Amino acid sequence: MTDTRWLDAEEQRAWRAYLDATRLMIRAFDQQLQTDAEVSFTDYELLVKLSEAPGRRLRMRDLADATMSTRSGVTRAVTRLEQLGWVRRVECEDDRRGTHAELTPAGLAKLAAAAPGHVTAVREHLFDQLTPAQVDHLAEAFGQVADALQRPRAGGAQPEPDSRGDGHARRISAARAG
Amino acid sequence: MTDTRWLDAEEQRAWRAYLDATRLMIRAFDQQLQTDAEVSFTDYELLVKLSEAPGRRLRMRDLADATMSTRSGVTRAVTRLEQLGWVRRVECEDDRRGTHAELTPAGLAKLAAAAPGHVTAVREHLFDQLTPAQVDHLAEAFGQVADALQRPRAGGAQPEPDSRGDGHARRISAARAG
DNA sequence: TCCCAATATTTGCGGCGTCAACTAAAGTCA
DNA sequence: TGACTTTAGTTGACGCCGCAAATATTGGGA
Repeated sequence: MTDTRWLDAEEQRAWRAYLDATRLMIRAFDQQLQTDAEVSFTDYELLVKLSEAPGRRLRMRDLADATMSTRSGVTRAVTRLEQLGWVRRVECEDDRRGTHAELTPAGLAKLAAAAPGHVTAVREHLFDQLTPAQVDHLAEAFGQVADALQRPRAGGAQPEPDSRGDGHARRISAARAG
Repeated sequence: MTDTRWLDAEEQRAWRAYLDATRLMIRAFDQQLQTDAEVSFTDYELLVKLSEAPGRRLRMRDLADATMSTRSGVTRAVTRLEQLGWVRRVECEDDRRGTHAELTPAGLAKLAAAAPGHVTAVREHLFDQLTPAQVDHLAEAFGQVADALQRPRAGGAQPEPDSRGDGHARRISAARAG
């Protein structure tokens, strides 16, 4: 183990600004959605992902990948949303282990009702503060960061033997493009 | 209410990349700290803020402001850390309502032990993915976003009369500079 | 000094998230 | 086909968080 490379002044500044802004934004969006539409930010995003999927349905695992969440997190979220009538579970035809989460008409209506206020808040707190060039920079930078985190790290520490070979990364990329 | 200004393609790209990267990073940092040092990310940051404060102590409210958290959140966090022996509560001399949270030597030691691994992870997942120019852009952009969120919005909706006049904004700025 | 609005902190309640363990169903291979 | 591994989804235990209400002080007039 070599000596730690500490953050320099500019990195510190970036890191703290990022963390501060993120906490403030997430809380602001959560509150806005909660008070104006009675949905949590997490649930809202889950509804968005379903609304964009073909047939407005997604397998639980794909929903987890699409929302950058965990399987258990999605299980609980879908249970919540199912009880609210905004999502329903549909068994897989070809794989008896699988379950689809499908957006109901009520769920779509809820999403349509919540979207304008949410987008307005995102614009107000984030995009109205940035120039178009800054938006480009942001997309580029975080695209790189997200990709690196989804890819089994190259010269990394000491994880499994090597690659995983299955369709995991491919599935995630497909979801992120959607 | 005017029509909603939806996000254009580039804004969508930026927004999703940001959210995805953020979720993945936060989870990665939480796991790293938890497994390597048995501290949560939140608690780690709280310890950092205390370590940087004069006398290694901060009033609860200032700790809340510094961590972009809520008062109740800080109360619970400090209770946790107090039980672990890393922080202790000290009553205010001049204001009997007030309580200081003070980092103990054990807390400082824990922080020193956890820091290298954490900084290494932050570097790996974030800064190693970015050019110095991107780091500058990021600091600038999120600095603007965080400032806007901390400032009572100018032409905003219908909040309190106008300014608040007290030392709130000043206190936050001081903390963010530290 | 007495009354009342503001501030500091805590706590009851409930939402939401993760990990690890568990069940069920595929897939693999001899 | 039978044994073993992998994958999908769920759940139990537990931790963290925030709001709103409660408690204790403070500060500012009347």
